[in-house]
Amino acid sequence: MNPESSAQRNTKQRSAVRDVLGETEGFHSAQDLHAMLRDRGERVGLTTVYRTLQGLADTGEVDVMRPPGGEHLYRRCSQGHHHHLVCRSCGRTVEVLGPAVESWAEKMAGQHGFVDVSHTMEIFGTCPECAGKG
Amino acid sequence: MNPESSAQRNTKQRSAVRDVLGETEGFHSAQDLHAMLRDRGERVGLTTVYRTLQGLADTGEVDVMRPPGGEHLYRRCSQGHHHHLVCRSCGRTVEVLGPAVESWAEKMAGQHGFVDVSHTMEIFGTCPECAGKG
DNA sequence: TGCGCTTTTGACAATCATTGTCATTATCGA
DNA sequence: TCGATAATGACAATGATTGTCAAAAGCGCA
Repeated sequence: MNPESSAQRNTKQRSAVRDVLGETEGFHSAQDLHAMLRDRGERVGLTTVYRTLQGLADTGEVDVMRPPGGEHLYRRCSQGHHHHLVCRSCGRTVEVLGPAVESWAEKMAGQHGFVDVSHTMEIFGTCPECAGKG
Repeated sequence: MNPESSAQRNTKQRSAVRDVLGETEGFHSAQDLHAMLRDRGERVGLTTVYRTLQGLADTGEVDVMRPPGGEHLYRRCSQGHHHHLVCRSCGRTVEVLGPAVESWAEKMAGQHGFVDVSHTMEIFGTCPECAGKG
């Protein structure tokens, strides 16, 4: 009932999830992370992993990407708003900033009277490595 | 085996799906479209609707959007590349062109040596109507 | 126009990520 | 330390999408 309290408790499971995210590169699915945790000997339920990730996504601590493939992918990213350039072959990811895009989106929305604006954007391509091997 | 032949046959089911898409506004899920078709008296299987939509999406005849909600949404749009400004309350959609965004995405990808680049972008907000009612 | 090869269809089952449930457990403030 | 309450986790449920495969069209060709 008290929307301000947001009584987030510090549990070892939550820390565990945060840790794995901090120590891995690139995007991983919830199921991936769950497997990694089990490999580490951490005993965390899959349901908890999902909920923890949702929570972290809500607070902006992790980024979520929903690629055409299907599963949601999570990654610990720099805090500010940014976008991702993803290699569709090897999955390598580069964070890119696009102030121009941000303001463009805002302007477009504004022109049509839309408020409370957010946007999503992903760029897909083939990275130099993979293109070379191709 | 022959990638050029693309022997697309003209079936009444395919036309039916195309027709509904042509006569409705906004985005609709595959299940929506399936229901509409049944209401019209067209007898089209759900599986077929899915496959037809995929085909149309491949040829660029329809646009696909994958909102956080879950279902894929399909819409008959103008042919060229464009993006969507979607009201998250009523679903109203505005097509927006963003040459700046296109070139920005290309440039970013180029800077990192990525090739064969594509991107996705959606803008979400609350439209004037819904904001007024709020 | 009729024939046959091939694609397409469609009912149904299967898949699979994600969410709901709820009794048990752990956390945090007093 | 204690008690209220949020968090956990095993499991079931959900629900969209995809796979399957026999039956039914389309299309090219004679």
